[in-house]
Amino acid sequence: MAKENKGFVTHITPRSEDFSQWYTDVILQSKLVDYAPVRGCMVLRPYGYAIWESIQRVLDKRFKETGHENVYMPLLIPESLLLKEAEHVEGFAPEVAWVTQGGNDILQERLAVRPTSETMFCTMYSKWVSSWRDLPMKYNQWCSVMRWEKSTRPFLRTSEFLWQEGHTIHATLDEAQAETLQMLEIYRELAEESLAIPVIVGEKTQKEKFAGANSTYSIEAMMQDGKALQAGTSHNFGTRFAEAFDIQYLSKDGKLEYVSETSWGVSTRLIGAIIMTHGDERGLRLPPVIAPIQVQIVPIAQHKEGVLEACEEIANKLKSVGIRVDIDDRDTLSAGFKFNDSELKGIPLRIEVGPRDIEQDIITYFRRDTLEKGSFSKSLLLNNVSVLLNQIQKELYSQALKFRDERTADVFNMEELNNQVQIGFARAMWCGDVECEDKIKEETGATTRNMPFDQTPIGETCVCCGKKAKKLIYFSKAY
RNA sequence: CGAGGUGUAGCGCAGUUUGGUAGCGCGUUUGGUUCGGGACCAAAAGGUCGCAGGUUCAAAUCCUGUCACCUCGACCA
Repeated sequence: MAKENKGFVTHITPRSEDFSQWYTDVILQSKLVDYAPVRGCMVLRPYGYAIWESIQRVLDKRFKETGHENVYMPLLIPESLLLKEAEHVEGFAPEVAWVTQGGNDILQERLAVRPTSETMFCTMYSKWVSSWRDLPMKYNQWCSVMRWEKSTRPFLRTSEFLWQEGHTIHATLDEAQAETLQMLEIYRELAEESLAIPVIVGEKTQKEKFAGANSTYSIEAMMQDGKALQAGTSHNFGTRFAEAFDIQYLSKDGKLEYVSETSWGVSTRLIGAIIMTHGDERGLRLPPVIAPIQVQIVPIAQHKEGVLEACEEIANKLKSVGIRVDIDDRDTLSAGFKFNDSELKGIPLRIEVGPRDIEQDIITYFRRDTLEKGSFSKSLLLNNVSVLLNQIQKELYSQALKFRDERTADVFNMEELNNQVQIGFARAMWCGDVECEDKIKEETGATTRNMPFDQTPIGETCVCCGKKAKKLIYFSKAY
């Protein structure tokens, strides 16, 4: 049942006029989040948190199917642990928040509010592993982390954010690499099949990789302003952390060996990706797989006899097959208001139930993805709603894919690259030197996204320096 | 952290130039009439004007300081 008061519903700034303002209008008015009294922090409201729960539901199932277990590590990390892996420290030190006092006493050693938990997992793994029989260990945790960012935006970059972080250790480098790619694939599947967001899957450059990783892989999505959003990452650490934290085991042939380690994570940033991929002038558009409410039933003239009862009957039928349905039975609100409200909230399918429908024994529906209204015989309810929800899921994906493809182009020189990254993604050949990466960033504002797994070359020479190219790579402006 | 902007009722704002009773719209509450694309009428509640100093008979308004937020740049899931 809808429980909210009316609240205010006002004008949403058009995307074309000011994309940033549109984003802010949508997230606040659809009641996903609100600003918190703490700098850079957001409050996830029930509707926003429900989307996160949907994402958790889908991912957690896949994690468990692939042999992972959930654990929980402490929020506070002693400074000495954080200092153990040099590159890792250097990467995270500037954005760590510190606890220096307990009660009235100054602490002997200050404690970091975790920015990520590699060091904590490593510390524990070093205690828990002694034999090859203990391996692999594949743990994940759902938690929040804190990074003291200079500038923040709800979902995209906040001081504290919710995420999952998987940390695994393996006997061999090959096993760790297989794990890294398997989790990346699960992220791709989540993005494309559940969130209806097409992603570029590939490897990050050395410059853009995670602090302390041997290699980092990512999924990259295009937002409606043509900028990229890194939507998930998976890292292979090789034995670097194992050496720093002394995580060793006795192998089958009795030798002391270092473990190979991975980590991988996605965050509530994914919700930002959903909004900026699918949203339109009326508000959110949520993919049915993760929409907290899949079908919104709006009673028309709900005071009239039989209307609410008819709504209940339809809702119960849909619930019986696991469809998430809600009846907006707030009285004193007009049907028109409720229509706009359900569209603002991005509910994929709306069913309008009024005296006419009841009399004619039909279901009148409205699709959020195409804004089409239609009707069918009530006897077809269960079948047709399922079909419609599937169609909406696919339609959102294909709209997003079409948009991305239209805004992606192959470029062969700096001028073309510069022009292309103003509107979207540029595919280019690259020599592999960080100097070219830096120069391109300097001159165009674009950074490398990733090197896709399909490395079919589109040319011979580096887009920047003209020397022999080594890699096909994506450039774009990024969040 | 550099540049610019904004803080007045739950939300959006006016009032500040020229100091003099705290305003408007939306929302909220109560009652009634409505109900197929953002309903209407009537009554009501709600504010130490971001915070701290100062000037003045008198400060939302002038001065000083400070905090927060927003936008744009440098760093990041």
